Amino acid sequence: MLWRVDPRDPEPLYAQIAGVVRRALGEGTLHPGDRLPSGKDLAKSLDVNLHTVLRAYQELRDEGLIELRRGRGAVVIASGSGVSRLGAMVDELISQAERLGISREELVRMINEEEADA
Amino acid sequence: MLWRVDPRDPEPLYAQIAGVVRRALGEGTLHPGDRLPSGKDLAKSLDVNLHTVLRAYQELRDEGLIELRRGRGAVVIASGSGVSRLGAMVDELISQAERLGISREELVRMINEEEADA
DNA sequence: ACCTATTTGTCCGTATGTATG
DNA sequence: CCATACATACGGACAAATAGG
Repeated sequence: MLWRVDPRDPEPLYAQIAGVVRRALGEGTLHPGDRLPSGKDLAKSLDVNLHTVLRAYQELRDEGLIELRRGRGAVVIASGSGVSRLGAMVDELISQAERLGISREELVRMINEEEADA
Repeated sequence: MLWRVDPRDPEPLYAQIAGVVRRALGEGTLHPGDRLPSGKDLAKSLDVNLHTVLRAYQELRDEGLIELRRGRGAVVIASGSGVSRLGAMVDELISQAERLGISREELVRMINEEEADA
């Protein structure tokens, strides 16, 4: 897997780990359906704690890049610029709007009123 | 503060904590500018670990409900900030969609077809 | 300018729970 | 039933930012 992280880098380790996975997705060395190493294995190979890896994985899951399930591991569900990521963003947007008491009609209006290059 | 969580509830403790804060915001017992108890204090009063409280706070921060800064604590964000954050999310979404060659009409359809609960 | 206390951020380790295969 | 793998929670340690004296 030859991934590396640097403990002296001011960027947090979990962010570095998420970064190398994102890069692998972008470069095409990871494809939809591929399984990422188990947290335990990757932690050992990077010489970091299991939690640090799992935190990185959860970040990637929140971004809609991987699916994370107990007993199964982490599976790539989209490329870095995929449509399912857009779906995740739509979900987040809707949740946020609901928290603010903003209806979908208003949300749609916001989108349509946004300038093309904005 | 009289907040309570239940360790036997299947809902994770950090989610319960985030929930009671959200409810306090919704009920108007917390207002923009108000400072939440420090993680240490709330952890003690709820009889949970400090990290559990901080995880709840970070979730609320990710939702745009509070601002979280070292040394200062957790402060309820002004409602206007929440809306402007929503605007930023809309911009991101539009950019991402354009990158994928997805039209705004299609974006709007995605939003309207999303399940109501999210 | 300095020092100290406070508070969140990260990381480690351990234990236990839960879903999957 | 058993092994694997993520999820949650606890605890401890140290770092970094902030606030106040």
